[in-house]
Amino acid sequence: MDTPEKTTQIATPLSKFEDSPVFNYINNLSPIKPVKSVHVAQTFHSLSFASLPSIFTSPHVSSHKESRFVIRNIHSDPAKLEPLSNNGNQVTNNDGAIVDASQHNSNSTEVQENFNSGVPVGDTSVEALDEHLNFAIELPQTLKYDCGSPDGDSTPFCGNPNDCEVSREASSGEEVQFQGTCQAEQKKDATVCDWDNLISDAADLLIFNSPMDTEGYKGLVQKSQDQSVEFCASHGEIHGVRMGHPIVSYEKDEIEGAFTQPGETIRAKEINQAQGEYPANGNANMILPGNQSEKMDEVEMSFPCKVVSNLQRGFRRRCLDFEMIGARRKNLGDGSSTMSSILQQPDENNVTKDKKLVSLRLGGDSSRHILPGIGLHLNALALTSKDGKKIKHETLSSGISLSSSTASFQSPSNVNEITESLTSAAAEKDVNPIENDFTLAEDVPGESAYLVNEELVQTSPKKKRRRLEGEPEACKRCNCKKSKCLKLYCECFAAGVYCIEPCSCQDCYNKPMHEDTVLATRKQIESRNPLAFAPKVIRSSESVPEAGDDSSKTPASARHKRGCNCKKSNCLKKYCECYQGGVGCSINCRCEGCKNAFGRKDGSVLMEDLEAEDETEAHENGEIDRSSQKTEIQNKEEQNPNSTLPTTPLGLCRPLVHLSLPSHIKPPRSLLGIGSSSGLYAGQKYGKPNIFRSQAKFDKQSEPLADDNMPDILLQGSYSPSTAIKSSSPNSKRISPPHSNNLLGSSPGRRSGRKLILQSIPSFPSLTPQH
DNA sequence: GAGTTTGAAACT
DNA sequence: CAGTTTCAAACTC
Repeated sequence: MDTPEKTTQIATPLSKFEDSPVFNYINNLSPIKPVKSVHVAQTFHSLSFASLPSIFTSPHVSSHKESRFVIRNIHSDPAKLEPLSNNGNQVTNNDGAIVDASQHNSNSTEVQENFNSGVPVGDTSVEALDEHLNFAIELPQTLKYDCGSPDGDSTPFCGNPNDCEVSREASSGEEVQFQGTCQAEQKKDATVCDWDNLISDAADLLIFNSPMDTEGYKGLVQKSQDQSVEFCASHGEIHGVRMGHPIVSYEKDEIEGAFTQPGETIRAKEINQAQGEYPANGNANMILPGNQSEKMDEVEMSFPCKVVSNLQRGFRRRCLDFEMIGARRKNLGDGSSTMSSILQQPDENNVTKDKKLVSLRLGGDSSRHILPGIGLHLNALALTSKDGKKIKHETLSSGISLSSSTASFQSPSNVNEITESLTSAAAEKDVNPIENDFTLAEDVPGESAYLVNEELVQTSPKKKRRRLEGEPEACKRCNCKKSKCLKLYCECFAAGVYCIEPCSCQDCYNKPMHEDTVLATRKQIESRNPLAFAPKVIRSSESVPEAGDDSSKTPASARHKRGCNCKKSNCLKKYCECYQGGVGCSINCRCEGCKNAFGRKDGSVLMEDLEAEDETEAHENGEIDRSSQKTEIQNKEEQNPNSTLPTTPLGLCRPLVHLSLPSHIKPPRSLLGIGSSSGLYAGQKYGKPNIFRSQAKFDKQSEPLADDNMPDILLQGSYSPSTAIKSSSPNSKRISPPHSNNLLGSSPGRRSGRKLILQSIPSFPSLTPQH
């Protein structure tokens, strides 16, 4: 139902990307074609809590960074490929890589290889059933993703011994990546890494819901989403898979080339074989050309699905279908997803499917329903939280709750471990909106995952808003009284999710019961504004450039879609959508007296307190002292001991939000966990990437801005896409806005900003090949 | 919890 | 497209 809308929404963003050379490049690379896109889409939705908005925007996400994802997708594709295989030639045409995978195992598409590379060779995966193989593959990737500390054991994730092995190996692979040496063989290390990875992954998941994320940090996000989906499909087994997804995506993003090693190729082949075995999946193959990342997810998902019973498959497909629809549409239009395709109205069939999906899902939970399109995530999450395990099975299709789902599937012990790992990861990494969730999980070790989700969902009305602030969007609850929750005033509706019990809305029509009405209303709104349901905060192409660097991080440029129009809040309160989204104001903003801590309209970032005061004056006078803004931020950051990342609000890194935001100022929802805004995610995303990648890589242009602490953050921010964006870092603003020039002149950041943009695009393509 | 403020969304 | 109204979140008390 919604899916069509999503597609449209997504499409628009995608179109941009599509136009970009990078996008084209990715498309070419990815074997996955739009065919299965649906599955993927769902996964994304389900996974991303915050992402909901992102979901809408997802198209953006997919855009650049997708290349890596694409790889993954390829990887996954094989599993799903059946359909692809069927399509065979067509696929190849669109995506050479994919085709290879499906048709030519030996060839094991290049892309796939890349995916697999991360994994220590299909070792375990190969041994395992084809399905297992698929999972194994994914797992390794996931592990790779976060090379972080190997605290956790991969085992918990693994539903099957085989999987566990795989995950371990995969973890090793991750370590390798981080270390720079690809020694997949180190299983022990891998285990450690696995935990870290898991954690990171979890964090990522939490953080990145939006498709957008997938690109940059997308990997993370996608992983999360994918994971959720996977879990839904398969229970215990899936765990490993999920983790794998995130990792995989990560690898793609950051490591991409690194892992493409012989082993990888093998896996790809294996995968292909497996696919052949599981032709039933066929449908799963849907991969949106536009969203390669999604494709990746789908593919991965498909694997689990295969493993799972046919019924499960059905669920997955349904889930996927939502997004898939968009993909299909894209496919229909062209092999490549284009705006037009997205914009195209959803096929009735698709729509019906979506509806069906919804209804099915709903059957599981009466309370929450996910709108077909965008909002699936939230609802799904909610469902999972409440119903807990039950929901999982039923809602699995939705793939909603990441943690929860995982927990349910996994053994209790595993769950705890996972949750812990996640939490730890979140803490370490920066924080994503998700962190909150993780923390909750920590509180309840046993059922952490469920609890976490539940908490988010179930919070009392009072908590609602607070949660919203700190919590992921999934927690959203509206309080509409006159809009019937059928207007964008309604956060739930705007997020593409049905209202749920916690909502205090009156005369609410945003419920499954009124699905038709909801859909019709959405269409109307979209007709007026195709991007109405798109994420308000979108990553700019800027992130792309970074991708070239290979750091997933890049980000940078998250911006509010339309910009704010603040008059009195100085963009320092949540009234400001930019601030709420954790992104700096941009040229598009028409705000007055902008003091957005994440980045002023002028482009100035926080310089320093000293200047800030003066700036405030100056700002009032002239409006802008970029430096002054920066100073504010910095001050805040400084205040936070933790704030290693003082600068960026988004927090590039962990401390992100909190740190970035002034003590007195609460971090915007998005920052906290909402992932809805892509920007936030980006920031979070970056966080990991940042960590991984040496900030130093990039020029320290930003340094001047940062003080002692700031420099790090700034550096990260400037370098990392996310940071750059949120963090007021000069770079981000500089880049995007024309004002940047001034800034540039003043601060070193400008280079980074511009470079990022320019580099990103070109680099992107290069990256895949390079690694 | 009630009331106010704010700015986006919707309307004209 | 601009101005106004409506709306609900964010905020304050």
